[in-house]
Amino acid sequence: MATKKKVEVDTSTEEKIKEAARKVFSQKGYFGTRTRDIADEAGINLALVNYYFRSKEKLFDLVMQEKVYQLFGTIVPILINESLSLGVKIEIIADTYTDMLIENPDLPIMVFNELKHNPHDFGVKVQLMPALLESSFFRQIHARNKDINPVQFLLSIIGLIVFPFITKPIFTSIGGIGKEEFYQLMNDRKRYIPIWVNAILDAKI
Amino acid sequence: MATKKKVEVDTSTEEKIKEAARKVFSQKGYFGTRTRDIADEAGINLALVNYYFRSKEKLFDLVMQEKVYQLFGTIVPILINESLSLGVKIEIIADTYTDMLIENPDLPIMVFNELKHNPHDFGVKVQLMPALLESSFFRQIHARNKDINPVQFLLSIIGLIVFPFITKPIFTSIGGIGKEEFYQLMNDRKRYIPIWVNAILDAKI
DNA sequence: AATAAAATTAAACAAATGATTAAAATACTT
DNA sequence: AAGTATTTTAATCATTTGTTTAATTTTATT
Repeated sequence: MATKKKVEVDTSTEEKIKEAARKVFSQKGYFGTRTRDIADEAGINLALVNYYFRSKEKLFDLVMQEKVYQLFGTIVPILINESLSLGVKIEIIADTYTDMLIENPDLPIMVFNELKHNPHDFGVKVQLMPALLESSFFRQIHARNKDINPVQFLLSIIGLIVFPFITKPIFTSIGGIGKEEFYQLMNDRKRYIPIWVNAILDAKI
Repeated sequence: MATKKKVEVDTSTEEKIKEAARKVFSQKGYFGTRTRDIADEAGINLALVNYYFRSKEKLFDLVMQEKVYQLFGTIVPILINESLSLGVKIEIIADTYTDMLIENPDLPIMVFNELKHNPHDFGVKVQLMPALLESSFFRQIHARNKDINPVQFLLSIIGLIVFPFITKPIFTSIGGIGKEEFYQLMNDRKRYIPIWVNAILDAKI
């Protein structure tokens, strides 16, 4: 227990570049980002980007892999959890996912946009769909309401949580609503979403 | 009535460039698009892009203005319509908006993404928010359920419709679901959404 | 048909950009 | 301390890219 804790932030050049890349790629996208932007943001020499990561594309793939995991890896484990009830899952997802998105508001746009342009699949293919289709989540939905397509329902709950963050630019930079106000709206939403989602689940089709 | 109909497609060079720009900018975004891509797609000489539109940016702004109008201009008139009931508005929006998105699946990602990066506001500012805040739609929601924040509700209904299209790349290129299957899902959704939205409206908070 | 205006083309330019190189500085090993 | 490997730097390269230019072709006007 006397061992030095590993909690110190990694200040290595490699990590500085990665951190800068996360920020700049998220803000400007792959094509909107110049390697010089990353170097400047990291406060290091331009050549070090290629020295540590070979190419802009390799670095991007690395960051993207992280982002994809951040966006999907958070919910999937909850959905496929065998011991949580459907109601609890909905509560947890609405709560933790909203919190994560408040911390990373431009994560969804970034991932969905780059996922569309880029030919790489960032490992989403193998993990995602098969795991979900046979998940307890899908079984729970079917048990609760046989008339609802689990895919449709999943789109709905995730959409209710994520979509507002995709529209954020409209609120903040364009609409008269500031950042604080927006995050307040999102915080309120955490409480409403489980109610709405349950209303959807119980709606007679 | 004998007058030649004005329905012929505009085959002018200017229009060919605009059409190509619509396509390429939508697919690859502003920074991912090279003027040469547009020229090639239009089948015209590179210099003509600048000849007709001065600069890549001017052309993009033009296209973007259209896209923004296509994305928002379709719903706003319905929402602020004074003679339609709330129920009818919901039906119409779910139906026509889904149809429009099936025709233009990558419109939402394109607009939200570029709206975030670009400093221009494409005229969204002036028209959108003020018109909505005092719209009959907001009044109708309040009349139906005093406990629901109209902004939250608007985010929900639009999110339920639009969000799936933002996730489309996951379904098609990554998930095992093909285009036909996806559009079938979206078509089904048109019927469900009014039901779900009404369930949300009637949910006790 | 002659002339002016508009449209189109091929070539080129300047700036930007991803990447590399070779030298210098720093850290590590023995 | 000497020698080796690693890291960092400044400069440079080769392409790419948005834009311009000047010449040519096409269209419109008189």
